[in-house]
Amino acid sequence: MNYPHTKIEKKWQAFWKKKRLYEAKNTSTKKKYYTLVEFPYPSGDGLHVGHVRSYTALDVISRKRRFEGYNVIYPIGYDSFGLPTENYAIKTGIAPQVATKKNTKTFRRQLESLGFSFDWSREVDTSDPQYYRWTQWLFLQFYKAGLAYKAKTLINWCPSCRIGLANEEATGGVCERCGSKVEKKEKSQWMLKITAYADKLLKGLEKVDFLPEIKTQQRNWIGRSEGREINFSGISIFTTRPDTIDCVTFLCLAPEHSLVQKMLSGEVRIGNKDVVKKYVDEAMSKTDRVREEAKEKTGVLIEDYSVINSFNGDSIPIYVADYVLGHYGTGAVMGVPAHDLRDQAFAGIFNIPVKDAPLITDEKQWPGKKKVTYKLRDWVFSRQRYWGEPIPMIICNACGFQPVPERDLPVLLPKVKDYRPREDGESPLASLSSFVSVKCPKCKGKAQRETDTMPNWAGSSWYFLRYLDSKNKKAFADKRIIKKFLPVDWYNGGMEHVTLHLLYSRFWNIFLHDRGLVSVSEPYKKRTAHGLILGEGGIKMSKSKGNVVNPDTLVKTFGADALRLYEMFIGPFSESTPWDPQGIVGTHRFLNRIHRLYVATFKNKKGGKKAVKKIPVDSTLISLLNKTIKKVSEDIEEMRFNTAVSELMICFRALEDAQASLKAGSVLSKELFTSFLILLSPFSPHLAAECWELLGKKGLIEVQKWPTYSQKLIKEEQVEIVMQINNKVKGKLMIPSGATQAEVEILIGLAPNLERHLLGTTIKKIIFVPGRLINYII
RNA sequence: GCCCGGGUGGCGGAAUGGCAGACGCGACAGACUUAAGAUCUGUUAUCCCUUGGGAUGUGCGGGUUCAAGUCCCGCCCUGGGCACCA
Repeated sequence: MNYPHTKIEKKWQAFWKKKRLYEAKNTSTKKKYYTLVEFPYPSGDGLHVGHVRSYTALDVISRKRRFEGYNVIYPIGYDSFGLPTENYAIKTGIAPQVATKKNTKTFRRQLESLGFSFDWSREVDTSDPQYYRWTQWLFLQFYKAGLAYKAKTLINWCPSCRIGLANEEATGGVCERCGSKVEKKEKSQWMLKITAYADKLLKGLEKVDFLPEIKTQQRNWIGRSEGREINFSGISIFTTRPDTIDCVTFLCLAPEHSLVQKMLSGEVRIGNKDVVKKYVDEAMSKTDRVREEAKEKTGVLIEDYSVINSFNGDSIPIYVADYVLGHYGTGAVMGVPAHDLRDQAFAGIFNIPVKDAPLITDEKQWPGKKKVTYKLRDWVFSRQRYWGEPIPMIICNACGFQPVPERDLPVLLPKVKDYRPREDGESPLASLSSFVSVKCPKCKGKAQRETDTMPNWAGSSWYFLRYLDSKNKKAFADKRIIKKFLPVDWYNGGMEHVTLHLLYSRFWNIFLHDRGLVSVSEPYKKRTAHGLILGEGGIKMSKSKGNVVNPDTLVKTFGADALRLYEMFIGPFSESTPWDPQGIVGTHRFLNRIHRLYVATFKNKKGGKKAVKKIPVDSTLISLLNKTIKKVSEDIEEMRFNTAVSELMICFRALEDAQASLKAGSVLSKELFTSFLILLSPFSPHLAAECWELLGKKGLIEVQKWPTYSQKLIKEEQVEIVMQINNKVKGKLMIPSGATQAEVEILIGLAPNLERHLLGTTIKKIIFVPGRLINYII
């Protein structure tokens, strides 16, 4: 018989909601704890079992913290601007506002059905004007600080559809919609100067507790390199190896390099302009990725043009090569085939000589000036799309760019008939004269609104701040509340967000801290990452493959508690795992057994009514309970949820067996039953609350204290150790814990079936590991 | 190509340098049942002789160590990211 999970879960969810049990208090005197998960994009597909995995994980941590006496804030919201909803609107004509509302409603219902202890009173939605009003306001702060500027960039352009494409829509250099070859088109775009914060973003990593691989990814992404900028007859190159200056045999320029452009325009004369032009045109049509991935390096020698290495007077030939990227360093490199593998490969193809002179170890002899470069590039902040926050700027022919006055925010996203970008590549907003025509805020003359919108990353760059004060109409969040709750104590999200979202949101927060608007510079104290849940067979879940697992069906059939418990049990939290449709059966059976035991033992035996015999409890059971408390407590902190669940199963099996061995009417010490339930409740809170009620104790389980263990009680009197001969296991024996090597040797001497292995042998060496093994080398 | 992960039974996985395979799924056998299901009990890495034992075994090739899934070196395969997907 299955326990009535639907009834139980609905009952407790309604109870928690009514009691507002999980709302964080701004005025609480308890110590605060801020747990954060990456909020979902409310797609039409509904909640993914991957969301359930990471949201359950931090729900477990949030619930444990409440047992430990913290004022926990665990908020949720929706990151609702983005391409999929816009594409859906283009396809179906359904307004993104309408689709988002519908999808959000579904997500909210699904999240509620899983019993997460979110503080629903702080819910945010990035496409709500009351939210994006402040996203726009924050953009203006960047603008006013000189960190938002316009620059020309290259975008992906489909000449057939006549629209700009996201990289994702242009994979393999082909338009996702029509299959045409994607071209590059120059476009003037708003940029955010994240590079100005490169050093602060690097430095900040030193004081936060992020997983090591996350720090490494961010450090490498920022890519700080110290080196020298060296001049070769007017061509400036950047190198991290100035000590190899005596071994330079060629120079390479990126196709984008200004000197190359001058050569093509005829401003600088070279011998083979046509050949170079053909190469450059081809290179410019490729993406950086394609250029880097090319198996064989390509390039062209520039004829009748060379430079001098002023260090040794060598004459150096110059090539254009697309493995040199225009936006890194100076867009030009020196080639040292003797000391660099890529240069060696290039030299091999073009028969460039290799020169192996001694390295110049004395820094004073190095030419050029010290220079620091970064791989990090400024953030392209414009999209010529509909479904995003309008950038709050006005262009006046007389006054230039003018920010929209703060009192006029939000700049509302207007309704349009056609969501497609225009044929000239502009956002559909550009066709709405009622939106575009405005007065210049400065001269009151005729002016136009900016029609670009912000990228999806904008709203998610500061949502953790808005949660703290989501209804504030006067500021993005009240300073005192920010001070009370920041930093986020524990942030979990996907590895796939580590270099973009995580870096962007750190950048915004550090900027706001510099402006005196938030209390700490680093927003996240600790950051961890979950692995993906894949479809059966390890392939990604997707609608087109038809392997999407719907949480609704699982909640209905097995219950939210069984789903939560299974997702914690499925495998190591940080690693990807395939979904096993049979797996949830195991945790469901486990919960059934728990419910059965508590009902059988406590139903209609209200505490106090009937004298319950005190049953002396076996010391091994007490030891196991203490061990379980220790293991579950530690495993949760280390996110080893799978082994925590396993330990709960082991502990429960022993409890079940011990209770079953008693005479009818007798009950084991209640401490076993209460502690077990508290340990279970972060994972499967509904069933734990229900069973707690059966115990007939006063007070809710939710307000209990997390159980503690005693190391003394864990320690067992006897331990089993292994006897090895030449590293092969020959037998096992029970010894008193803490026995010495001499004592163990005596015990072996007394055990004929062990001692026989040693008869007639010469012992060369004995290795003794206390409590583990004794190894005889004979 | 560059940066960051991962590779252990039929499957998901466990294992402070110290008994490889905990826990769960599946499978097989038994109990209960008129039967099925549910539930409970037992077995379950592979190979070989079959009381009991022996050999092999953690992607591949080397190395360190009394002892390696774990540490070191070199490969192979695979997942995530690469700046306009979120």
